[in-house]
Amino acid sequence: MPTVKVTRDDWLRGAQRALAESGVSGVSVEPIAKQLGVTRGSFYWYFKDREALLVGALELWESEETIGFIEELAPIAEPLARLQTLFREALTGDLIAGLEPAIVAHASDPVVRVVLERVTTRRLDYLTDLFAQLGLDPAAARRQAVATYAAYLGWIELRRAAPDIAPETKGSGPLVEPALDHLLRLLTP
Amino acid sequence: MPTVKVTRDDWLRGAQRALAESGVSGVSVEPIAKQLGVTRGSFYWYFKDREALLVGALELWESEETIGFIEELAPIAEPLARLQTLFREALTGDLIAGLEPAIVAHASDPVVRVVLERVTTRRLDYLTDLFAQLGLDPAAARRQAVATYAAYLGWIELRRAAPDIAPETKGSGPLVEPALDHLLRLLTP
DNA sequence: GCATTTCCGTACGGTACTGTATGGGCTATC
DNA sequence: GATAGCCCATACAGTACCGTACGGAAATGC
Repeated sequence: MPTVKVTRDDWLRGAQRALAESGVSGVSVEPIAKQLGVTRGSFYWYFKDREALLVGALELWESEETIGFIEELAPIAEPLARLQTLFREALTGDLIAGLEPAIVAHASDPVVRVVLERVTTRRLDYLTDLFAQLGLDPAAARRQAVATYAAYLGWIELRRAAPDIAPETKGSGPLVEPALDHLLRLLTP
Repeated sequence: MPTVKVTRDDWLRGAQRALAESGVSGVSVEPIAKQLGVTRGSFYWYFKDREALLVGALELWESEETIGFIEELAPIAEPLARLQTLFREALTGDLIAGLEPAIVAHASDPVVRVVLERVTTRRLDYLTDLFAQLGLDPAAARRQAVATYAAYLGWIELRRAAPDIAPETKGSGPLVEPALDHLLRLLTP
């Protein structure tokens, strides 16, 4: 029996799962330990306390989110194509189904707030810049970015909260393509 | 000292506040009792257990949401005007700042799910009907409704999660009017 | 003005989680 | 094959919440 070791990353992934399913207060050590098949002795070896786990999980999400978000699009030259693939990737990806809605919902938590504001700022700036490259003046580009980002947020919320009610948002269903086309036509100037 | 009594409705409002701030697991009896200035003895007079409080708070939200949502718009004859005032009301209203995002975020909770699916179904149906009245064929109306509702959801999420990052979503700020106009132009066919 | 209903305080046992202290098994290394 | 460092189990307070049982004050009906 190899008795595979539990790593620090395992704890962070477990915390993200718990965060996606049960929110901030669901990130508790004992249940995650049980799910990982160890006791809390392992946890307190890697982390100082429960808050350190939450911060680690959020910052892991932040880094992966921004790295996979922006750097993957760099090779695409055309701004319009960049916007379209950006949206397709963002709206059909897996994103640990529900992590982001859970984070947004707990914006009142001081730990969550600081990470979420960094991510939101970065994304809105990126979108604003993109729409400016498409010819919109700065104010219009900014408003377009806000509207577009709102549509993105709501889309993944809808997909998580009621996939059966709005099957158009399901990542793999047959309805998703025309619905995505429709949304993209609304959002591209 | 009149020592005002605590009503069942007070408990439901307190539960909604707690739900908006801390999610489902934040709806706990003892803290709400402290905030109301009574002990848990009052609670167990009105409610069977904690879950009954959660269900009551959700159903109160559902009824107020649908009543104030649809019936207020009935007197407006023009579909386009109905859509526009609907959106302005929904996006600038107070909505117990954050109740809805919190509910959406906890869609995995079985108690939340049933209420949320009812509300989502009703709203999407209403929007689909509205766009059909504006001349769109059934499939296009449905897609337009999904896109529009996603924009609504994301807008209020954004407004709650990062009002300082996206001041365009603040209900009273000077930036909200042009941003809303922009969004409405994108979403009206 | 008495009895009844309404509403709330108090006290109890139980559960689930937190953080700490401590010790011991495993693995690598030489 | 002894040693050092890594990883985890166990045991022990301490906290916060739940649900129940019971009792009493305060309003209300007649």
